[in-house]
Amino acid sequence: MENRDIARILRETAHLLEIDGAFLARYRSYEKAADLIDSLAERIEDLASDRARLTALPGIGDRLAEHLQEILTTGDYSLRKKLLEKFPVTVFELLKLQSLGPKKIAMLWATFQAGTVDAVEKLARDGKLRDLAGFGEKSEQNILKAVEVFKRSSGRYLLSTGERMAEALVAHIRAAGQGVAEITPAGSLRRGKETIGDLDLLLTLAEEHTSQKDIDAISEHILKFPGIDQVLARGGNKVSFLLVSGLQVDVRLLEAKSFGAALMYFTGSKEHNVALRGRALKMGLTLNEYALARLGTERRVAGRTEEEIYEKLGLKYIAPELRENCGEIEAAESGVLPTLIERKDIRGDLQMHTVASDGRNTMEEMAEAARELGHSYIALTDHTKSLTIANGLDEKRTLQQIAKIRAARVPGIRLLAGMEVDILKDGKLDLEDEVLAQLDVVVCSVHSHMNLERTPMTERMLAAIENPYTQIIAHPTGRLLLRREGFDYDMEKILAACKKHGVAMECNSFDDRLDLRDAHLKMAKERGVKVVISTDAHATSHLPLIKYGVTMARRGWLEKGDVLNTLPVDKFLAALRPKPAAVAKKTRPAGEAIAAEAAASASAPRRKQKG
DNA sequence: GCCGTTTTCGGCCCGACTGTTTTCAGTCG
Repeated sequence: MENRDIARILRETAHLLEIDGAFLARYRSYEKAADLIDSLAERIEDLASDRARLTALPGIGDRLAEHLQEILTTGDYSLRKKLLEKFPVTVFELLKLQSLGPKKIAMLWATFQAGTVDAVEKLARDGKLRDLAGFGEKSEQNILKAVEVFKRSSGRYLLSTGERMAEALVAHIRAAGQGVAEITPAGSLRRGKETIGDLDLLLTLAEEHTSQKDIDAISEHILKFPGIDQVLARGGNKVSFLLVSGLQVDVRLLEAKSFGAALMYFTGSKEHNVALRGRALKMGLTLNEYALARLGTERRVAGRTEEEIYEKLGLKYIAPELRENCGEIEAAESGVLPTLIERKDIRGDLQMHTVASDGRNTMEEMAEAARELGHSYIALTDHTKSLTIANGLDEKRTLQQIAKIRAARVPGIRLLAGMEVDILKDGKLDLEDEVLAQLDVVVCSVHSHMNLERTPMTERMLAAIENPYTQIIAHPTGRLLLRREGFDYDMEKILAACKKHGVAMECNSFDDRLDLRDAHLKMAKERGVKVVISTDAHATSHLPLIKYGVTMARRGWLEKGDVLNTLPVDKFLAALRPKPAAVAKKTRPAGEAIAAEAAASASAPRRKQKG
């Protein structure tokens, strides 16, 4: 059992307890345990036999250790089961509705036995909710709006969810033995789309293992995958099933000679395929999931690999991330496809949090983990004071943090002093200029007043970009995938301002943000705005998420040269927007002592660092 | 439910906004 599965069970318990009216601290302890387990590098399953090691974890006491051991042996545990006798599992869906929280959900259940989105929607439509204490006509309208958002986004899954599931399935199918020749995910997962609707896996059998008996055996093996909820189809070409999560999986059995054609067909996009088939027809060819062939004679021209099909169509190979029929075929024809950025091009990570604000690890732990990933520099960017919930830093603490970063010594990696500075409602930044001037990297982002109208939101962002200290705008649209739309503002104006002032846009790699999105990244590139790919990690275990940022950047047609953190650290710092020198020299009277201390630490002898 | 003491129990990241009330509960981040 994986940590995230355990975390999910604990988080669900916390929700149920909350709905059940448990006091805050009790359900918070389950949430905290879930957060901890989610961010843990080591597997709970490996610790479980040792009770002392479990209870040594912060936030895990005797009771939770007991729960964990029960979960690991039975897959569930009594507390959650008991709560699920009181409430239907569907209440978790209701929690996803904006404006509905545990208290109101409890009331809906107690009053109407309404525990599903559909039931609540009907009550709102019929005007039955307005008479409940704490509800009114406006609440009904808000609920209906939330239901609409919910229905639009349900049935889709984060790219990371799809990838994890695909990896598990591939490993399971490979374990079937030597009969399996190739097994590859296709579909929107292979194209790196931010969310996926279902999972397509393509499978070929080794030549000596293609009898009906072999096919039956592999199908049987596939259906032993744990977590299958319902088998939808099982034939000679395809095995389809639903996972417990609701995700549909199609495994397609193919002949090796058709693997390339099928991979292309099932990778899509549909629009890309349609355009390719049209192109084939004009060349006297026909393209389907089995082969590229001569029109009429059906003589095969290509099919074993994607590369040979593109070649026979007179095209350079098109990376899956670009296959959206958004100009990639024309570019492949004229040989001007971008050389897409790759994970190995990334040399640093420019947004992460530490225990100073709401991160779970120290700066040294983050640095060591980043170095293990191959980074040669990182910026430590904790939150600023207006984000009180995250224990944001004020000017004084920021100066102390800068001094601490400059004094830190982690061999093989350079630590840059940064902050994720809040952009306030009026576009002002959440730290004094004198303090901003001392940072190596000023990352700015919005965490409040997210529902401003388009005009004031645009003005706010423009004000932030015009601030001479702003260097990077982080998670620029604030969207949360499957949960919250991005801010409403004029992206054209914002990008124009970024270009004018030399401000870089972040491509946030966190799997439920992926912000900027692919289309906006392409816009940024076309307008000459530089991009920084960062994780926004709140724990060392989040640092590998950088790969999703790279995937998004590839979907945005970005090349190495478009992304600042592909540069070595000195060139990276030189490429950032220069901060005003005049103010940087000033010392703020109030913070003088600390500033002096910070300066002293900065000039102290340091171990030679790679960079 | 966990933690750290005050070693037997009290405190637990908290402020803003919304829609409901007419002073506040619930939701959100």
